[in-house]
Amino acid sequence: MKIATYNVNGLNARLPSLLRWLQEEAPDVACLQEMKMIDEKFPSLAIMNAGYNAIWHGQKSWNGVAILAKNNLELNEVGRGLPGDPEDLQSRFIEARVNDLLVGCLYLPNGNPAPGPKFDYKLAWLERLITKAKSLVELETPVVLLGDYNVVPTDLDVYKPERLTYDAVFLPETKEAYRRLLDQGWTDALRTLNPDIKIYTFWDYFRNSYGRDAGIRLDHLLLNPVLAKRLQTCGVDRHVRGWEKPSDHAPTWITIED
DNA sequence: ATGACTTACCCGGTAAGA
Repeated sequence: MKIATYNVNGLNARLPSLLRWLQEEAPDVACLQEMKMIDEKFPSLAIMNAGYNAIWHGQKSWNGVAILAKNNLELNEVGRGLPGDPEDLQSRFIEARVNDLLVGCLYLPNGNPAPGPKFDYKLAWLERLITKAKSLVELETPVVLLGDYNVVPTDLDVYKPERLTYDAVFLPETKEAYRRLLDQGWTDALRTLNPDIKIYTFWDYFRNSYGRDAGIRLDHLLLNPVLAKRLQTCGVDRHVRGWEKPSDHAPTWITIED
């Protein structure tokens, strides 16, 4: 089974690329972030015609997450919205059961500029995620928490670490909170299978970043111990970043033993 | 540290992304 995450940066603008990618790479499960559209605008017909069922949690202009699963799989929503703050109306989390697999799709706040209220919101959101994740990590059910974490975990995850010194994705508080999340027992799939190499999932639109391979790793798939035992392979569909009108993120995926 | 692109909004300048 192939499980992917893809920050589309606007699903309206990205629908042709998404459909092409689904056709060519055929993930069994695809989690989307930054759809930037209200629920009523979700292209459910095109997704269905591509062979996928879907659940989605949209919002006007910003954010928005969805879980797609091939139509031979059972897809049932478990919940939407991250618990812990009833005032938080941003659409950044959706959770589903795909057959026996529990899937949490997330779009963590970027947090820039830091310091400031946006960074405070990011750190608070991370703490809420840590609380949520604690209830999932030790389940006997396989669980994957995946999406755009807006966290660059280490120097190995950025083309030039000094360029991120003041960036919310790389500040010590951000990395420390992410480390506490991993320490619950989650496996960072891409880093575990590739302990020593630079891997990027995002290339800025500015300054020909993709052409220079000036990337960073922001999109992660975290597996609980039950699922980590079944991890087989992983990859980043970097070539998708080179298509016409690309998202600034590339699809990132794992395969697991059935 | 910012913003050389890109998107969405409401209709061309602003806000947001990372």
